[in-house]
Amino acid sequence: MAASTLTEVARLAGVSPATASRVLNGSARKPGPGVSERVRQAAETLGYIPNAQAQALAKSSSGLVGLIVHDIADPYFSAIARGVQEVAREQHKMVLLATTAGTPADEREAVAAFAARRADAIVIAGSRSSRPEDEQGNAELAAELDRYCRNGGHVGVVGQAIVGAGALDGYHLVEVPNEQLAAELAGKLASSHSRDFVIIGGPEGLITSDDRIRGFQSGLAAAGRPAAEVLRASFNRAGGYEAGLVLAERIRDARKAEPGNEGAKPALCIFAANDVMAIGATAGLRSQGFRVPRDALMAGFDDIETLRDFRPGLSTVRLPLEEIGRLATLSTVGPEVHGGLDMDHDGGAAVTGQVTLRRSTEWTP
Amino acid sequence: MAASTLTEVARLAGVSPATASRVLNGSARKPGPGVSERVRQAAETLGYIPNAQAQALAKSSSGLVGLIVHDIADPYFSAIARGVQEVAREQHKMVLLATTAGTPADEREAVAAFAARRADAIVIAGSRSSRPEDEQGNAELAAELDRYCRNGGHVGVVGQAIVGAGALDGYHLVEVPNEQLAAELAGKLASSHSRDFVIIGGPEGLITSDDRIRGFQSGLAAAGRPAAEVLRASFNRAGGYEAGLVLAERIRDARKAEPGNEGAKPALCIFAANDVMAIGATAGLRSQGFRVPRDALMAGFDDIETLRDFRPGLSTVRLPLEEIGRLATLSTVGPEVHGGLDMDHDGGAAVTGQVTLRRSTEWTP
DNA sequence: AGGTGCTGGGAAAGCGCATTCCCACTGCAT
DNA sequence: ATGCAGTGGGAATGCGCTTTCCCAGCACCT
Repeated sequence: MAASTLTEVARLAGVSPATASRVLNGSARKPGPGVSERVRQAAETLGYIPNAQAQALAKSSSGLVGLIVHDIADPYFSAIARGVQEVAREQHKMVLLATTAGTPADEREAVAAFAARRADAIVIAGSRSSRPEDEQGNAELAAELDRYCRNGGHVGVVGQAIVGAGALDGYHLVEVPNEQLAAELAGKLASSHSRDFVIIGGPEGLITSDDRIRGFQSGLAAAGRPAAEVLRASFNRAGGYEAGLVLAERIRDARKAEPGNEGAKPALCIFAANDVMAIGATAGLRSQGFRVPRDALMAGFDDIETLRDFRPGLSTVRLPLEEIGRLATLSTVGPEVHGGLDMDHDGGAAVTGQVTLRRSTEWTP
Repeated sequence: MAASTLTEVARLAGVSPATASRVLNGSARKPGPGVSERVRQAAETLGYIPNAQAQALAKSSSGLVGLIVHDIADPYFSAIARGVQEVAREQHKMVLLATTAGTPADEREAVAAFAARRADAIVIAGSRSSRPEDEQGNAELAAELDRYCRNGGHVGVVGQAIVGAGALDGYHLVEVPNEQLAAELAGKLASSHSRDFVIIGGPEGLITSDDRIRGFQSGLAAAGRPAAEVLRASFNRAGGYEAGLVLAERIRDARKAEPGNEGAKPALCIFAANDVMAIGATAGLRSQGFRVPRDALMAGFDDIETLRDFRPGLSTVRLPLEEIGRLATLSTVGPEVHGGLDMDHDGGAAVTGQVTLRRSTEWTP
């Protein structure tokens, strides 16, 4: 990694390093045109590339933004990542990626690594957990983040506030009305169907999942429906698949108990707490010979890009994922830059979603 | 970004900065247990986080690996990114992300940015272009990469060598037998179908696309079939969709010309140069009322994870994308680390794919 | 006892750059 | 002619850390 240095350029141009620095890396003071030209020429012939590390060290700002996701190959996260990347690019920053599978310990580590690199901002995209066994990990994560903020860092959080984090400025929240939207979805489904509802959720304590479940339940209640049973599984396709198998079993049993009912309306309307789980559940049902919406209705959440080509069209709640990534990143760069954005006083922002009904919840006899 | 420094820790522990450095950041020399404990204690109470920038500056190795993709939200790239991320993590490095939409100018810029950050390695995942209008851009990209390599950097390239790059060591290629696999796919399809073949390719000059097209054609030739017509579109879902519309028109015309033929076998077997194009093409056909495989057969390439839940099951060539990302990254970290891997003398590697036939190319009357 | 080889620790020199301070020089008013 | 602000450039310092070099102390040998 031995590239030519500013000093070498300066020497070749016959000027001092200070002058070379001034002309090459935008300073307030502009040296005279003759000198500038010589320096630029020298830099060109030497193939000079400024050492960003040294620059960062000297002016203590790294031009880095850290992004924490559970899994970069998950469409939900990669959509957000795209948004983050876009803004970073606009701001002439680079994004530093960390994937953590959602474990607080890994996230703490990632934050520490970002802090070590003196990242200007950190965006946390994954859902936080409030499980008791994660309490310790969460506390440590929160402490690490607090420290990072106290040292002047900015963190953009997607969805919900960090559990246990102090009320520092430095935290910027992009609010996602998960609960409200889930309630709305439940309301719409309840108004057009008289089925039993079942919810496939992530592990208990995963906040995004819990919010959506709570919202869905309250939506059902508002429609005068009994609370839905909640199946727990991991918050990804595999979890959905397993839950799908369980539900397939259940449908089979119901059919057996009522043999005359084969052609009847599907008995179940399933709400999965995110789209990839819904997709997994659909696959699980399918593996047992059951189809959506023929044998069960299905709805998800997020409207990931994958859904565009998923059959049957999956009812879901559309979230502007890319925009969420953009906003989370923008919120960290200081209020001066985001003109006319929907930012609240904290420099946080809120997005809105949209219930989107498709064929997976339509039953035509 | 003012965190506590090594010097402060050292002072608190009553030792010299040198000693503090030795105990906190793994050095060859291990200070005595008493001193170590004091230093560690001091670091703990101060919440010391080493400044990675300064470390990088001092030992000129940044612990960064740069990753260049066209679009992080594309399943192909995000799968590779996952592999890169995994290895980076194992090696205690961090991933620096850049998305470029495939334009050589952007990629040059990304390489320069990585070089500025003194990234230990750069992984280029996107396909290179050999179009005449990109020639200038490619040359500049190659120059930038050459310079990076000459300065001691390592670059891992997925798929095909960089056009115009020097024969420096520092380049490590993960070979993907696109051509051969496409030929194999063509052979299998030709042996079971007597349809006309059509190819949906990316823009002319996109090397991955061209390789696959060439391979498919030669596979057809080997099976005694005439060369397939090639439709050009952008190398993503949108491109596939457009091509799908064009082909729908064509099918419609053919049907009109031969009215009695409605229930006949589909006239076309379509090979799209990657899965997302195939998905797009399927959607395009569908929008015009045509189904796969009823009205046209369809095959893709890559076997992206999305296909798992795509109906009809898409015939494709399975590529170990995550592994490709892993290998590309591993190949850059020096031969000592990868024990027992399939590496060639250059520290490059080769992967193999597998033709995977699914329902999209089955026609049952 | 005097020398030898080791050990654990500190002092100091950078790594490449930004930036503050300082100096020489200019053009102008006094 | 003398003083002044203003300008274009250089010297020097420091960002936080690693690492080489050096030194004091010790156990060991002849």
